[in-house]
Amino acid sequence: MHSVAGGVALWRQIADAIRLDIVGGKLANGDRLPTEALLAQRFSANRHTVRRALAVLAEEGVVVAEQGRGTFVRSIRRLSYPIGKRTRFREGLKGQAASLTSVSISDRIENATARVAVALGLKPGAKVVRTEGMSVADGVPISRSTTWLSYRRFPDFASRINQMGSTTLVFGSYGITDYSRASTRISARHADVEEIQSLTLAPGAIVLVSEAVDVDPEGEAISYALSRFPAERMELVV
Amino acid sequence: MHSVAGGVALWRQIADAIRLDIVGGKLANGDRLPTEALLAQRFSANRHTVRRALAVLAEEGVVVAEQGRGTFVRSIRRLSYPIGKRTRFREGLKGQAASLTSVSISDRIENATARVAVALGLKPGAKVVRTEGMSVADGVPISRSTTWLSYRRFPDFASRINQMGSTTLVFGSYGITDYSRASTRISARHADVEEIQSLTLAPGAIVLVSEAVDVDPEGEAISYALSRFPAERMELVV
DNA sequence: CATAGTTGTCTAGTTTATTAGACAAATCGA
DNA sequence: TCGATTTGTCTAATAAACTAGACAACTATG
Repeated sequence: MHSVAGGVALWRQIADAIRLDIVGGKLANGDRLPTEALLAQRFSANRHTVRRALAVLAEEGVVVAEQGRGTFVRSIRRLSYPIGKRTRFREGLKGQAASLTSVSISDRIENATARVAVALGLKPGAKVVRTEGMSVADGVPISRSTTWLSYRRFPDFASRINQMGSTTLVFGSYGITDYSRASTRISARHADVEEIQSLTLAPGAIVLVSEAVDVDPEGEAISYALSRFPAERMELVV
Repeated sequence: MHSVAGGVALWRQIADAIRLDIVGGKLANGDRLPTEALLAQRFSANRHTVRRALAVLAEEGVVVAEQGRGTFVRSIRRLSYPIGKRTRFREGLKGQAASLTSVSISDRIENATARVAVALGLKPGAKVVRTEGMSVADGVPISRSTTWLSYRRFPDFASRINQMGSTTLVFGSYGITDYSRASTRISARHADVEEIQSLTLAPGAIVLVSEAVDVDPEGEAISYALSRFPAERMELVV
């Protein structure tokens, strides 16, 4: 009779709550968590259920249990991605991670859906380049993105991004020395199967979804990107 | 063997996925959903499991089933809350809802935590006013927020917000004719128990969390607000 | 009005989630 | 070293989730 639950297992709710205490700053790095008995009391759950939650967190590397001593916070941090008029992914994360690599997973030419066409100011069905990519900071996947661009204007965007790695550089190679963010829509949802795999998330994890349109200095839309960030690893700062 | 699941029941994942198709625009207002048999196939689930997901969506008012005919999208829309330098909650939602009411739930004086103190530029432990509030658009709860302000500067903020209803008005009554947004941090997580109740969410629902600091024209921080928006009803636009 | 297609209901069986209790193993301090 | 505290492991019972199959009820169409 966990009137609260409903399709989400108690152990997962508990794991989420504890993780939140950690990323939210209530529990600092080497802190000892409350004992399993206390946690069980706090969540009105059985100790075994709490143990399952802790096991998940241990597997994620968020906590470490030591028999006889207790369970300890192991470290976790969230990267902050600043969003503004001049949003640059790599620059924005500079200094927050030792390594930051972006890889292009796949690309193809397709016809613009209504949504993509509106965003890019094209006719529905117009040819667009679609590239799938992801970024990894210090070995941890932090974003998974899908980008659409006009095929007419950027016919070989895909091959260039493969070589150069950075969107800013590729735009430069097309003569666009500067560009800016026209709009960003932010929403959130559960990660889907593909995202759970590619971002190495626990099933049921939450992703922040940003839907961004970049424009050149003339105000012409040049790219429409749909990026997914694991909410437990990233936050967006406006 | 739903190797994908993990703490989140299949019926809930299916309900979430279908709801996403609807709010995401893949399914329009009066559209007929695929048959239960097809959905079962698509999600590799039993028809009964799909039926449970549809039952949830029907209870939410998102779909309506009609025996012999099919199941239909009933309507759903997401409000867009624009965030910028001059962010005003009520103005931002103008035109998107027929009615918009904000209520103050409770308030109290407390000592600033480290986080609150930093945000407001106060000494840790300084006296702050804390108010809990929520907003309802067309009868549907769309936000639940906690706001902290310096007690020294706004000693009876609480009673004024109760009378006036709008933050902008209360600031005006303190002689602050204009104010602007210094920063907004956006993250996402599962709704907690209190939020599920106050926002009338389904258990396991996702909330967008915005952490905002407003400043007066002199650049002095005047308020620190932590707002939670149901991700299924709201999106944030930068 | 017969038929194909769709949602609604019922029974039954398996797997997963949760609770419950007992005890072992490790740690720490008196 | 003893005893209290804490995590680790095992068994067992109940509730919720999921699958399976069959058939009823309703709708639209030719």
